[in-house]
Amino acid sequence: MNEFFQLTKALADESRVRLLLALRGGELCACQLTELIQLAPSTVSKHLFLLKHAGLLESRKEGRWIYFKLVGKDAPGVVREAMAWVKKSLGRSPSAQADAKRLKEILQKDPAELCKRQCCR
Amino acid sequence: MNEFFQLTKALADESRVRLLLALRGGELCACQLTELIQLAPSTVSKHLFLLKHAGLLESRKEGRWIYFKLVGKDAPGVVREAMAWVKKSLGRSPSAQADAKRLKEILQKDPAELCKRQCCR
DNA sequence: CCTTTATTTCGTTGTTTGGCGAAATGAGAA
DNA sequence: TTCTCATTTCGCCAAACAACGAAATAAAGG
Repeated sequence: MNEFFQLTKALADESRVRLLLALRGGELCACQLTELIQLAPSTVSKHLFLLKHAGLLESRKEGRWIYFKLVGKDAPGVVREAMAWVKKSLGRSPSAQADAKRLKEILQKDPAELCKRQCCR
Repeated sequence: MNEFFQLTKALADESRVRLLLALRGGELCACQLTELIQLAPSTVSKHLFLLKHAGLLESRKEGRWIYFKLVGKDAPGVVREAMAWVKKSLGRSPSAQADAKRLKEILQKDPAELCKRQCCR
């Protein structure tokens, strides 16, 4: 399937767009994103996979954690425009603001503690 | 569901994006669009309904025909930006060019003849 | 009125997708 | 090495969706 439709399909799910918007402030590890989205780790992993294969995210491994971030200025135009559209349309939505607030709280917690709680949910 | 996700879902299907791009040149009636897309009239009708309710299309009735067109400059920003993104990303794709060529042929036919053929497919 | 016909609505079917939990993976830590 | 644990992969289920054909709708023509 075409690059464009990987993008539109990736953007056609609320959880995935929440993940994108959460990463506006910089990279986050999978467990932080899972804590934010409040879905099973395997589900969040799948969402991140789809976003990555749509060209919207990159990931990097550091120790036991995997960090995700939005792709940079070197990304194809179609991707950057998609991201700009998302940010402009939903960046200040109530949902995005609530997530931003919640994310602040998450970032103050010890990441190790955060991830430990997830495996026993 | 949110206005934004009605848009992304509407754009997440190839047939619907083909319909959008076909309407760049101006309004077309449902049977012309059906002839272009080569799907059952009921299927095309549903696609047009979804595009309309996403805010991307308007329709107008004239006699027995219903004409569809892209919404104008008075449309919300989120819609106009979506449309601009689609046009820029796919407007010159091979698929869009093939459809444009085919559309030219369709426009040369008598619309009444065109529609008659569809009911007996 | 009755017929024709362009379009929509409805019900069904097969496919895709989002969600989960369990098992696999793989990289530190012990 | 073995253990721990963050993440992914796999298999499953339920909901959503794209497609169709048949029936309903609505407007024009006879």
